[in-house]
Amino acid sequence: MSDKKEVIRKAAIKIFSEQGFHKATTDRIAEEAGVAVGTIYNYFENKSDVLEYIFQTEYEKRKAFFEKLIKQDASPLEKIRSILEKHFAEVQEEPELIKIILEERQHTCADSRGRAGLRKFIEEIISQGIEEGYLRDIDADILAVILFGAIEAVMREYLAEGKKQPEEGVQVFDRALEEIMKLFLYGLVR
Amino acid sequence: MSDKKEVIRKAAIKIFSEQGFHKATTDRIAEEAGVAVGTIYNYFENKSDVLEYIFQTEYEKRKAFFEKLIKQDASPLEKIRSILEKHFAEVQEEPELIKIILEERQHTCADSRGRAGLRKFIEEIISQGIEEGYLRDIDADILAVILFGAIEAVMREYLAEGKKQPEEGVQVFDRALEEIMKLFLYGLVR
Amino acid sequence: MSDKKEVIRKAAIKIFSEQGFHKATTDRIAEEAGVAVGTIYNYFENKSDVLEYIFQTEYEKRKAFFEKLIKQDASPLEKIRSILEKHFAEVQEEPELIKIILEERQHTCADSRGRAGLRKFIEEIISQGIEEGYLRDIDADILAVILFGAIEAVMREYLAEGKKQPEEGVQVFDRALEEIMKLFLYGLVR
Amino acid sequence: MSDKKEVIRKAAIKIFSEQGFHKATTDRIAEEAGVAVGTIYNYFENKSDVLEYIFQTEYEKRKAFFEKLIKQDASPLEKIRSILEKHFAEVQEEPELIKIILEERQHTCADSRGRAGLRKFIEEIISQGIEEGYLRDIDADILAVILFGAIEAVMREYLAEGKKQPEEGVQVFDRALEEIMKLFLYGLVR
DNA sequence: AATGAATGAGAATTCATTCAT
DNA sequence: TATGAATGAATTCTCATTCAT
Repeated sequence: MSDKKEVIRKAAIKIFSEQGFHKATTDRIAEEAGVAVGTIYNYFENKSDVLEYIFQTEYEKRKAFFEKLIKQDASPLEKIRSILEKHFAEVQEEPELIKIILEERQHTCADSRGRAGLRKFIEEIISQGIEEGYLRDIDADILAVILFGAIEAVMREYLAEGKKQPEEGVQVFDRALEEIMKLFLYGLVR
Repeated sequence: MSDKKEVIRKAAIKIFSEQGFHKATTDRIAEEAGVAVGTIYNYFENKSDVLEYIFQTEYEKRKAFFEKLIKQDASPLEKIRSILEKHFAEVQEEPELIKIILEERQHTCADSRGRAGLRKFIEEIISQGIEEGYLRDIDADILAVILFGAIEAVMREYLAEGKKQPEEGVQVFDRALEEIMKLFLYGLVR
Repeated sequence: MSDKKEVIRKAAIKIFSEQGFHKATTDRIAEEAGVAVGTIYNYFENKSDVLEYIFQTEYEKRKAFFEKLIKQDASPLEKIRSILEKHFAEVQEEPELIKIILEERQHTCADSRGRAGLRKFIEEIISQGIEEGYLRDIDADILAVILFGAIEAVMREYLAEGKKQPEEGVQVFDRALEEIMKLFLYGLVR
Repeated sequence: MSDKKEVIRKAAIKIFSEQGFHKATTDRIAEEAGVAVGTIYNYFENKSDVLEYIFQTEYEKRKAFFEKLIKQDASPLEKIRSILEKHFAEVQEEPELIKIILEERQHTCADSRGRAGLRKFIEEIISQGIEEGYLRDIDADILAVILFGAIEAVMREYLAEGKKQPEEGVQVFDRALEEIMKLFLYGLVR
């Protein structure tokens, strides 16, 4: 709501991603945000609550994307491609945020809630694809898990590699996108 | 080496998985191990070192599995199936250990080293499969990332769900195994 | 600067002198200062830093005295007498502080810096005395060491003896002052 | 008595002088001595007792020197010169030992006892010198304190400086010896 | 006598949170 | 609302000492 809350959220993303949730101190976050420590507690219950809010905000954003996507008139594979592109774009735009999402999940319950929510959308896309005859009969539930895991693994890989050779980082996404799509189209065998 | 070191490792797995690395206290680990706090420090440099050792031990075990596997005379898909079975069996046998491996990686560098090592094996299996004509031309590097991510996501799902309905947990693996194999064989489309 | 910093310094002087640097606990210092332990760390880096600050403060005070003294229009022996009087007065006024200065020097580098600084002043006084023809040709450098050592030995003696018979303590200084001055005037021989 | 006790004493001198009494660990001393920690406790009550023994041994050695000296047929100034030479020689031969004697005294009561004992000898030398008419009427008691303080200051100076320029270290003693003797002979004034 | 693994009390330091201003 | 000094519970790690072998 307030401008300050957003300032603190951004500062926390920076500090959490640099130091990890536990090593990050509220003092340091306040400093980065340009406010006093006490001010954090005017907007958040406690330190965990700041993390919770970061997850929440992120998952709401993604949820909005999925809600739009699902209504679009496109084949399931095209939709999946959009999901991949969206996620890969985001980690490039906000690597610090994604680092937190990938590494600090155990400290918040907003994560499992959030991820579960997103998976529903993937499930729906697949189920629809099956109904409409585009896809063979798949366990949509499990495939959503697998796809999400693959996406996260690629993002993690980018964050790990990208530090060293920035240009290579981008390539990872191009290659990953293509490989996943081909995998879905043809499988692995000849 | 020593018996005590192993006792402490096991106790630490229990406590780390219950409380997470940071909330787990050395006092609590010592209590669980039935030794004095000081004893931990006779076998480990510090608390992080205990975690490091847990990762190391686990990755060495998996590495041994992969080394054996790679020599076996089997098709690449059979080998991949073995990898899946092995990983899914392990999370059932040692859920606490796997929970740590999945959740506490950021606190140790043994993890990225370890995972990178295992990925090499998957890459090799795939590359061989391509050379030998079993598989189409795939970016082995990326596919290893994807496969590993998928495996971990399924394990994570089991750990999250399994808590609630144990019987369902096992099903997850059966379904995941089948879906992944079918995905590799046929892709998703009809 | 702050009032609290001074309160902590004074409390630390008391506790360090009673228990020695190592046996003195930060908890005990905080208690004596009437603050929480954490407060110490708002003003000092760590326990050693408190000691450092005590030394620094003391040597700055003495330095100010020497700077004033050196400008005074008095004979070298009169200046030396002033130095003796000053030091002997101080140990009577702040025995706890001086005890620390004498006993805990090895834990801080502020001490050797501080003492070296003061010795320069004594050297200068002597060198001047020589130039102006008051004193015979003396190795000013070494004599500064000797004089400082003598002063400290007398102070140490006072602290050791004084505990037992307070009245005798004062006498020590009178006798020491007289003996040192006579030594400088006449030597030891008849 | 035993050979081991002496081995441990020597090892402790090395470790105490390198690390200081408190930072020196019994484990490290044992290692240096080539024995097990437990063995230390077969010869000493506890860690402090080792330090106590070091002081005791040293002061007994010096006492023996003084006892011999006092019987010698020499003028008081010659005897004082011998004392200086003896002390300055020792710090060159056993700098580690002397470092401990100068820096760790607060941890043992053997020191004040020991030093008090030695001072008695100096007092006696001076008193004799007065009686025999060699020296003017001096407060022997105080002068012993002063002389001892001067000696210790010079030794401390050597230990501090000597680290940097070894050759200069020796010079300190030559100059100190000469200056102290001249001081005793002539005083400071022209 | 010698050993050295085990002990556990003890201490320094941190940092989320509070609350008076 | 904003502040930031003060708090003190909590935690890691150390190391002198013991004692079963």
